[in-house]
Amino acid sequence: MAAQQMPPPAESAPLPEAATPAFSPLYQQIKGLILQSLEAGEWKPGEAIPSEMELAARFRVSQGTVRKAIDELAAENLVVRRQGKGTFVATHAEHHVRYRFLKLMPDSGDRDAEGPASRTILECKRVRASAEIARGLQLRTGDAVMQVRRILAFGGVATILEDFWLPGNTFKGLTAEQMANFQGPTYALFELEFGVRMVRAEEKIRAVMPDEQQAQLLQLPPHMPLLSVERLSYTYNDVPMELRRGLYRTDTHHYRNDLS
Amino acid sequence: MAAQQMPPPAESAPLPEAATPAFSPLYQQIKGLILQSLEAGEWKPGEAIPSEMELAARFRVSQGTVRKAIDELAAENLVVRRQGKGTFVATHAEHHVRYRFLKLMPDSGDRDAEGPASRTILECKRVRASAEIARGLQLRTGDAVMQVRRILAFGGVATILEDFWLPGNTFKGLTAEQMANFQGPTYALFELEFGVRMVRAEEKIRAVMPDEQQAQLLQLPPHMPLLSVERLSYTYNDVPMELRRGLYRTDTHHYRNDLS
DNA sequence: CAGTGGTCTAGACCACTGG
DNA sequence: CAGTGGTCTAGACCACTGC
Repeated sequence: MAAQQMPPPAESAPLPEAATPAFSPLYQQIKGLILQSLEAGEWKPGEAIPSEMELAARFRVSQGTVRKAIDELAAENLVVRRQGKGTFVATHAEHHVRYRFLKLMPDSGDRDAEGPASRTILECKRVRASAEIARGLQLRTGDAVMQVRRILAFGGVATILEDFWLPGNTFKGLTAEQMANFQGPTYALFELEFGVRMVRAEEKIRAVMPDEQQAQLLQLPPHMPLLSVERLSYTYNDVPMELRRGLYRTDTHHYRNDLS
Repeated sequence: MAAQQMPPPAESAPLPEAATPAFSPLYQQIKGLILQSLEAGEWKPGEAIPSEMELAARFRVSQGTVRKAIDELAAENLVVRRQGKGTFVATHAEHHVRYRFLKLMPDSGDRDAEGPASRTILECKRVRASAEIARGLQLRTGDAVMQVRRILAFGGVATILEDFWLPGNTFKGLTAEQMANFQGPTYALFELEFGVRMVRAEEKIRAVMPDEQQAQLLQLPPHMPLLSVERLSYTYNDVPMELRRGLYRTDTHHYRNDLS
């Protein structure tokens, strides 16, 4: 088969530690191969990947094994299954899942009721990474990064002020106009224009008091505490690709989280 | 078989809406049957449920079908699989998963480093539910509820002030001593003493300023904003069983969330 | 109607646990 | 060593989609 079941790699030179037998089931290997194709861009976001039967033939394994591999990819939101149609590369561009990473909800609970967010780009410039930004993005201090500042308003009310930083090499040429004119989520723009797919993210949340400038930009009444949301977004292979710092108003909205 | 594949329930009286064919795969029915046994307490938290082969025999289906049912239960954290040993009813009592619903982390990132939380019960009394509390717990205004107030301290520093409310009928006899003396998570006490297993929860998070009393209880420096975390915890069948309102200090800790 | 993902089965074998 | 969950296969059939 294309994917071989490796025997425990009979290391002649003994490993000093972590001598895990490293047994990896076949479907995990298949998953890895599909992942490689996803990373390499063999299929673009929104496109269908080959059918389970085709993949089974390509990798010389049974359909059930391919199925289990795709099951995991679907569970990680890397692909989306649609019965009768096929399996599709996940994208942030779909109507259905816009705001995939935004957990702020209106207190009414109905995000659609408040209409689409209006975005105001305040700033989009190329700067040198501070030590802190560089650490988050796994760059070196002083490396070029794109820095963006914007305000999101819901129902005409400024609700979120956010800054984010992107690796300068990958996002060379990003402009404020581009972001302002683009219809759809910013992460969809990243997919289309820069080939970067955000796959997962980690958020650290705190309660903070805004400084004067921040309060002014959000047109806040004085002394209103805000939610500080620091998000690190990753593309494939756990490579960090965006650091975002948001300030959320929570007098009319709340951050919603489901635990299980 | 014990579990039958139902034909579309040829309703003679036509349903006005939602005329879904209601096709439910066999493994979903098996899952439902296992769920019933879990609810009924046929197996207690921490105990092993019957092996896949036994369940397959009991329900007259193949092992693969039982397997898929258990897969979903495991994905929902209702059971835990352990290779070579069996499948076990999930519990909040295990060392490994204590703090299952607590997303507050020390900024160091290592929750174990700060040692166990110390709990101080300030209050535990039987009261009548306010309209708001009653709505959350799906009771009637004025119904009896247990109300608890406590402080959690990490490394000697008071970090969380929380109030929670429990249905008075189910939690009759809960005392402050009981909670103070119990070793382990409060949710484990609920399992052992009241037979209530919290299965999932929803949290709404805001940034707030504490009032004077709250600030005093947490020994806070003045004007420090706090995270307000309102949690509704559910037992089986989406029955709400606890409403909790926490105030978290976020100068040394942060609320951590993983998105995908 | 053909093609897709979704379900179900039966059987073989593997990896892990504990006595 | 027996018993458990975990993997893999091959084949049949079902439900959904679009032409």
